[in-house]
Amino acid sequence: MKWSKAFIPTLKEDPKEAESASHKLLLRGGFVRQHQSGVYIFLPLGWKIMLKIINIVREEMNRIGAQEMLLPSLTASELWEESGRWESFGSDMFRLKDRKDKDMALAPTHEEIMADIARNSIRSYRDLPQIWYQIQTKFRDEPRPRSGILRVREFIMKDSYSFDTSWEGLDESYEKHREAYIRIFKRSGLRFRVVRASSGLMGGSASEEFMVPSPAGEDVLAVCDNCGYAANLEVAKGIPDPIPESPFKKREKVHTPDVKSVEEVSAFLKVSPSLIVKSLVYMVGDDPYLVLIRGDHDVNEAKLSSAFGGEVRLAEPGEVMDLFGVQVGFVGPIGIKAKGIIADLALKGGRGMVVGANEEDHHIVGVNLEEDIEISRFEDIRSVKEGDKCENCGSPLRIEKAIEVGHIFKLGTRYSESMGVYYTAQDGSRKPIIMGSYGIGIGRIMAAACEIYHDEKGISWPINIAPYEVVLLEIDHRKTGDRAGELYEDLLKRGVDVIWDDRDAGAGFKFKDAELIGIPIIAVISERKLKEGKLEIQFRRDGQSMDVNFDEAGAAIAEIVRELKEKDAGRT
RNA sequence: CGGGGCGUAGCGCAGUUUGGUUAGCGCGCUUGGUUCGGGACCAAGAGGUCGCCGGUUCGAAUCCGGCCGCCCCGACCA
Repeated sequence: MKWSKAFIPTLKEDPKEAESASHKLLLRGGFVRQHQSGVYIFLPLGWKIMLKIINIVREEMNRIGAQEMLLPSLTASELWEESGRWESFGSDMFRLKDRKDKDMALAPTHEEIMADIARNSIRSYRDLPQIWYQIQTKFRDEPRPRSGILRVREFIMKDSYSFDTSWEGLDESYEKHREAYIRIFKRSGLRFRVVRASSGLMGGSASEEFMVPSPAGEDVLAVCDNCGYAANLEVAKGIPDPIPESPFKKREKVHTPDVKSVEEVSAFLKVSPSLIVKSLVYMVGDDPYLVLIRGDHDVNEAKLSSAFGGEVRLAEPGEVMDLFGVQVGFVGPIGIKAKGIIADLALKGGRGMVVGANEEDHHIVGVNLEEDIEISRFEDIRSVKEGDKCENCGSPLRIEKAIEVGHIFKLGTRYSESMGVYYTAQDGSRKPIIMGSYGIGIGRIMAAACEIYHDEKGISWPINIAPYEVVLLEIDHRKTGDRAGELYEDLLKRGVDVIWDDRDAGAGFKFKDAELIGIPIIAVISERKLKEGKLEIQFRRDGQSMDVNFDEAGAAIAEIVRELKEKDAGRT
C-alpha cells in the first residue's frame, strides 16, 4: 500500500471523549471511529488488525479440528425461552419484533443456537465428538459501555462449542481449547495469564479465563508470584490474617452512640476491625438473609450468589428498617428473625467478637460466634485481599487488574437437558450431550495489545497483529522515489506486509504518523544514507536502529520480519 | 439506575456568569510560492441552522422549561 493512497485519518489531538490509552490511540491512529455509545466503526487500519487476529484464531481453531460456521444474529425468542435465558439475560439482551410482532433477539451468545443445531442433526455417538465455531458480531446492551473498544454493545467474538459423549471427552475438548488459546494469545504477542474463573450465569463446572494484566482492565485477579496460583477475585481463595486475641472475655451489651461503621466501632472500642463482625442483610428472592463477615473483609457477591445458588441483592437501608426495625449500622446476628444466617469461613472459631445489638446505639461485645449465634452455615463468601496468604504455598497474594480476552467453560448438560440435546449411546440408551463453550473477544485482543504496548509516541503493535509489518519512510520522496519504489516492489514480492510512505511531507511529520500507528519496523530511505549505499532500519518497540546495505535491503528486511515474528510470539 | 462533566467549523477549544447587531482562536482543509532527518514558512481563501424543541425579550450561543446525545466514577455484567 502507498500511504499517499491510503485512508488513514490520523488525529493530532486527543479526542475529548477518550480516556483510556487504547481508546485515545485507536481513535488518533485512524483505526476506529465511534458511531454510538459502545458501537464502533472499524476503519481500514483497524479492520486489517482485526483480520490478522481472526486469521490467527481461525488457524489455531482449525488445527484442533474445530469447524467454522456462520450463525444468525437475528434469533427467535423461542430458543431463549427454552433455556430460560429470555428471562435471565434481562435487559442485556437486545430485543426486537418483526413485522408480524414476533419476538426476536440479537444474539448475545450462541449456546442455544448451537444446541439447536446439535439436537436436530446429531443422532448417535458415532456423530460425536464435534467442535463447532463461529467468528461474528454479537450484541449486548451493556448498561455502561466504556474504555473505547474494551466494553462495547456490538462486538466480534470467536465462540466455539464442543459436544461430547462423556465427561472425559469434555475434558479433552476443553484441554484442546486451552492449548489452542495459549497459542493464539502467544501468537498475538500478548502477555497473559490463565486464571480460575467463575462460571456465572453460563452454568457448568470448571472454567478458566485468559487475562491480560493491565490497569485498564475491569477484572481483578489474585495472583501468587511464588507458585503461580492465579484466580479471578470472584473465585479466588486465600488465607487471611488470623483474628487477634480479643480483650472482651465476657459477653455484654455496650452503649455505642451513633457509632455505626466498622471504622467507627473499631475506633470507639479500640479494637482491631478484624474483631468486628459486619452483619449485612441480603435479599434472596423475597427472603432476607443475614450475611456475616469480618470487619476488615468485603463480601464477594459473586461467591455469595453461588453459595445461594441464585441472584442476591443487598437490602436497602429502608428495607432493613422495615424488616428488623433497626438502622443498618446496628443490625446483628443475635435474636434476629432472618430466614437464615450465613457466615464467612474466616469467621469460624471467632471469640470475643463485636456484633450489632439489633438496638439503636448498641453493640454486643465478647461474642463467641459458634456458641452464641445460630449460624446456618459457613461459606467462603469474602473477597481475597492484597497480602492474604496463598493456599498452596503460603506466600502473600498480590491483587492486579486485567483485561479478559478469553474464557473457556465446561458447560456439562446445562443446555442439553433444558433444550433436549440427546444422542443414542452404544448401548442403545438416550443420553444428554456434554457441552463446552469457549469464547475469545477479537476486539479485546486489539485493545489489550494497545493498552500494554504504547508510549508517549503512540502504539507499538506486536508484529503479528500490526497493521503493517514495515513502513518504508522516505525523508524526501522527490529525491529517492525511484529507489524506494524498487525496494517496495521487492518487499511485496517477498511477502512482506509493507506500506510505503511516499507522501510529499516533512520527515518529522511522517515519523510521527508511523510511530503513532505503531508499525514495528521503520525503514528510512534518505539521500544521505543512499550515497553510502545504506538503508536505516528503526525498531518501534525499543527505538534501536541499524544500517543495512541498500542492495540487499529486501532480503535483510524480510529476514528481520521473520525473526521479530518469532520473538514476538515467544513471550508470555 | 445513582453521582459528576460536556455538547459552538472536520478536530481541540474560547465566548455563556453580566443578552446587543459581522460568533472568535489553534490545528486541519483549498490555491500559489518557498522549504524538506523529527508534526515547516509566507500569502490568499473556504468552512458554523452555536445538540433539538418550545418559551421570555425589541434582540438569545448567552436567560427559563423540556428533550436528546456523549464521556467519566459507581452499581450491573458470560
